[in-house]
Amino acid sequence: MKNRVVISKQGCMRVDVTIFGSSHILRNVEEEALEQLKNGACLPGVIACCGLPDIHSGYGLPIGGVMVVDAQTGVVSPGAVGVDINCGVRAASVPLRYAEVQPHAERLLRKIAAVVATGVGGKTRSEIGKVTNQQFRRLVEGGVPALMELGYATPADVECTEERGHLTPASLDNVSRRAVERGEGQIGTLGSGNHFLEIQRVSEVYDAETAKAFGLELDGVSLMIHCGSRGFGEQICRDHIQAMGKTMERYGIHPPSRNLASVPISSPEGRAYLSAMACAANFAWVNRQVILHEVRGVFKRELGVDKLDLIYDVAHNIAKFEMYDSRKVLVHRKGATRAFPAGHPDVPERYRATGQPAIIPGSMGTASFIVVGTPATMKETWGSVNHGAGRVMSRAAAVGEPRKGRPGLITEQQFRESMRGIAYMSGSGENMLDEAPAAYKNNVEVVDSLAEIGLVKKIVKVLPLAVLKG
DNA sequence: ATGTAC
Repeated sequence: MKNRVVISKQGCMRVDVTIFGSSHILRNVEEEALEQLKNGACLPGVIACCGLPDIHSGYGLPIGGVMVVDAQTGVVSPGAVGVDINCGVRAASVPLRYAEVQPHAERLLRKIAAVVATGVGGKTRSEIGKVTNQQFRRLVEGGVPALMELGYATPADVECTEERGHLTPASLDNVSRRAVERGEGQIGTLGSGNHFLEIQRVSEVYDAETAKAFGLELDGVSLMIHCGSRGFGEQICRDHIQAMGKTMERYGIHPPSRNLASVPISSPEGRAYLSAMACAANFAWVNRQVILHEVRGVFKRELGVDKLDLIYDVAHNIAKFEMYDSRKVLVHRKGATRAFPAGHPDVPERYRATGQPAIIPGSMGTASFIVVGTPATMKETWGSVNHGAGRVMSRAAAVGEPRKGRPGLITEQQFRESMRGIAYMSGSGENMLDEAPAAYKNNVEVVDSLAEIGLVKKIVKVLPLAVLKG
């Protein structure tokens, strides 16, 4: 079969595993990522496990992995969601032409960096950072609708966010004090690693009608924000993996890797994780919404533009209950983006005829895509597409390990050349070599490997004008 | 991803 490989059941695997990608991508899949995917196929109640073309090794399940379990008989696994719960991307349209924004790219970038904190441990610069304990609880339990009451979101923002920016049942009672302490000052912060905020030029339109429905046209301008739940989500993930590690044997669950700690979905520990995960998911949606709110302020002050419409906000590290042929399942998406096609009842009204916009960012300096899923996407990948380009080398390999006298594979010069013509800034002051385009796969090849077999329909390609890195 | 090692 074109652009996919099937690994038949073996050992403890309960289902076959499929990995999607061009033959070039498939030839280069890391052994470790493959093992991790096969481990996912061993968990109780699993009914499908697949890898997307951005697959690379992660903690527990690989990044670019989808693990589907039966909602009645299956388990929930924090390692199959990821450390950064509801890491995700939102895209907005800017009502200006590329030529009108380009001369201001540097200045916009500086102004945005002044209001959006970046880097590990970054603390909020938004007024929202001063929320009381009670308001924090309301925000993480209520998500973007609760944030709307504070004036940081519009009804359209709510409508254009996956799950309307509000996952249930979210109770802070299932969240440790430590997680709250870490999260309190981090609403409206970008974080680090591959997180970014980017102003982009629409460089190619594949489907003008759908692009128009998304508020985009050739040589128009878009904005993308990629970040997650910061220390709050990380702490929640760790807390619950630890709790599950102690109790999963009681349920007779012995995952092939401790990093895939899991418990029955309906067990007290499973319900507690899903509730805490919902808090982290809501935190991340609120986080991205606050950042968009702050960026709207910058565009208003600097260019007199006050209408940056949210196109859509997708989660790419999350577990969700969904229906497939009247069967209720829990879909773990780790570095995988939901891409429900036209007609799906969970797609907001305004996108019911086009399909939900799915956002696939590239590495810094390279193309990102907005795509839609198809009926085949529902059947083959459980409504999922890749979440980005995917790494081709570890951060350590890119930067090198001076202590061991090992040089990095990416040079400063190579990095600068790959960023020519793009305004960029690192919030954390790092050299960003580990984020260089050459440390990632070619996003065009990655997306095309799904497009060629009808699992995505490309709508637009965008190129960076200005990038704020975490 | 991450107060970059509980």
